[in-house]
Amino acid sequence: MGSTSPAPGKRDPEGRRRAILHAATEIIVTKGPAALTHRAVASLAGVALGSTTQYFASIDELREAALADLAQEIDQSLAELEASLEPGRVAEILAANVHGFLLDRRAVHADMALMASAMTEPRLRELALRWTDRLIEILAVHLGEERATAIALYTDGATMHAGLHDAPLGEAVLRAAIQALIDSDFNPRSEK
Amino acid sequence: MGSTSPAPGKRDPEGRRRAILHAATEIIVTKGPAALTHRAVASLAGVALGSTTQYFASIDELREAALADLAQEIDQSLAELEASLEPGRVAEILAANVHGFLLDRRAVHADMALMASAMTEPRLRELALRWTDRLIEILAVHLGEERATAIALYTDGATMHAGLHDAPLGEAVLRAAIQALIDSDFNPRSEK
Amino acid sequence: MGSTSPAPGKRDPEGRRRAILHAATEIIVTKGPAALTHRAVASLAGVALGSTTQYFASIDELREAALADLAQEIDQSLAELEASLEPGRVAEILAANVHGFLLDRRAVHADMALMASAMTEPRLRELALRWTDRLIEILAVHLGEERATAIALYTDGATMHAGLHDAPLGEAVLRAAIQALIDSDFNPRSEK
Amino acid sequence: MGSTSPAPGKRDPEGRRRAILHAATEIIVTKGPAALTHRAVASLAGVALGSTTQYFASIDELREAALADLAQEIDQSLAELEASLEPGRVAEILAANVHGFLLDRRAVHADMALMASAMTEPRLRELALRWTDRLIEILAVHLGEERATAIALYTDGATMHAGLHDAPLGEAVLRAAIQALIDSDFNPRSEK
DNA sequence: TATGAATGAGTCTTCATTCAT
DNA sequence: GATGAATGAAGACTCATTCAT
Repeated sequence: MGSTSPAPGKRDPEGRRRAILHAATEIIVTKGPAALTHRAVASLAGVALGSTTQYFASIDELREAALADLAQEIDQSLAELEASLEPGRVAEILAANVHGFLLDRRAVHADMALMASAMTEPRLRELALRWTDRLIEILAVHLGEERATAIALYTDGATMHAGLHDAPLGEAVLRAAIQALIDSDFNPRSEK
Repeated sequence: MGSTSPAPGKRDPEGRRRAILHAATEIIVTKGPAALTHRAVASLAGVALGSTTQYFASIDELREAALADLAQEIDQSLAELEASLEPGRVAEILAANVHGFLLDRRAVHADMALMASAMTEPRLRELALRWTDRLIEILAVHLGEERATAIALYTDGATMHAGLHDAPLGEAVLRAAIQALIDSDFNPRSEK
Repeated sequence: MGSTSPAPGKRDPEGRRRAILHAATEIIVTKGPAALTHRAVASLAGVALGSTTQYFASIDELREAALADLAQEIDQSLAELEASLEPGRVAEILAANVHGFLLDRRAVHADMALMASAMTEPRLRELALRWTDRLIEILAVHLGEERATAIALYTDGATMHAGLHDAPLGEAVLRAAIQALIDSDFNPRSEK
Repeated sequence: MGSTSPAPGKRDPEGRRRAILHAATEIIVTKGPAALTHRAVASLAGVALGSTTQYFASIDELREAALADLAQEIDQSLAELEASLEPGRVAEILAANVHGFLLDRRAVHADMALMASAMTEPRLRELALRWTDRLIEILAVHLGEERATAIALYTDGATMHAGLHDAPLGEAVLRAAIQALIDSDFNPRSEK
């Protein structure tokens, strides 16, 4: 094909920028946000040390850009979920989707990195909350705000769980919990 | 009183150790694990810079010890929860308890710091999972493994949520979700 | 008009060179010789980064050229002074002239930048001394070498003074001092 | 004597601080304020690179401290001048003193470095003006403010001259100029 | 044991300079 | 010639760690 990179690592600003950004996300996902250094990025991206600061004014900006990139990846999965959701089969479809997400180590780690970063860096909060908020938004259409929120939190917990354990939760278990939250009663009149 | 520090800052190895450890947990909780430096700890603890390495061979060891300390704090709240749990009122009591936990910024941040650290440092995983695993253990007695797990994950999610938002979830909402998970059916024979 | 730039920024080597040089002098005068960087010059001159090295082999050469340019500006004021000097009214005319010079922040800063640079860079000495030497030359015609030198040094001091204070010396004060130096006796026969 | 440096370059905080400061002043005086780098200072002082930041929080602080140190050296010469001044022989004594000062390359360069630094760094102005202001103060006692100022400016100019030329002005020339300024009339009633 | 001075590796960042397009 | 991407050498600064006192 003709549109290959002009020369291996040479003269391709946009490609270079992507390479640096990609290297940054890789490091964040595999080694955590704290391991992000100019040297590590430059080395992994195969560019000169100075190039990292040429494309991103500071290491903070690079980290932020990388996290935003990861957030966008999550946005895409959510968009797919949104498209696939059918009125009567929400629990089933959502469980399958979440299960798939939990099996994707990269996605899980990206999500965790986002939360960990947001914990100490207020500016990143918005980014970290997007995933949860977007899911709530999508589910709220079918289930109402409160059930959507409950499910989103459960999902976040399952993500953490998957990130810390070797094997994530099974799909059946996910479905049962999600179904229960869908069936929940958030406005109990009496003690019943 | 007998349990006063022998002399302010002098000749009390155990007290010194505790002071250092306490300073370390404070820093981790308020500024995040990345902000933990010998200097910061020594300064906050009011001890000499050299003392920190005297009691903890390396900064990693100190961080680990501090996180273990935080994990133990969580263990205590869990022990209290365990003691207060009554067979028929699990949702109610648990919701009240979790709500109290979520209002405790220190506790929430400690939990998040633990998870964030465990994400990149395998050695800390065990520590981070203790909170979830212990809660599951306590609830399993009353609700069975699967419901207990579902609730624990939901609770973890709520903790993250509380850490990233300004105000945590309300108690009523927590109770409704927990109740729903208690009522859930994890062994659906058929499509029902 | 015929002397307009051929095309804004395009195809006008000499205009480009001038733009770069002018930007360099501006930076030196307003921010000091240390603030002179390729990037700053290119940005201020509105040319590409590479152009600065195209016209001036190195940053040192550019700085030197810029300082030479500033020296030339001073030469011009001196030429005007020379033309305006009248035999009997040297003190009066010189004081007025110097006072005008001291009020010109750009001129004062240019002079100071020249001196500061010459202090550490031997190659620039000649440039820095030109101002003083030329003034001496001009005055010597009317007052003799020694009085001319004394007045030039006083004038240099007044320039420094103006550069470091907010308001320069008043014209009357300048005239009195200059007059005194004109009246001075550099060859006292005896103790008198 | 017993109070020699404890060990060559080891364990002597105050000595180390002095060594670093001294190295800094040497560099400023011989190579100019711009040549002051941590590496240069550490190397010249014979200490580790990190030591320079241990004693001076930043390079700016170090530069400022060094310039203050140089200013103090000047203060001392001025104190000596003040003590030696006799009512009837001001020109003579001052000329001898200034001549001695101009022969001291270190002192001259220190003064010039101070002025050069103050040019771009407002915080250092006060420091740079001290020399001039103090001299004016000392002379004003004997000669009044205006004559004192005129002489101080002349002296500053002579200092610059000495810094840029190889040989400073002769003592006789200095005396004649100073005497003329002492004899000057700053309040001419008429054209006379 | 307690202290904090000392060290140097490693981090971010800036810039002069080179050179492919 | 013009452009700006690319490079790597410093520079400032931080900090874990060592060790003399």
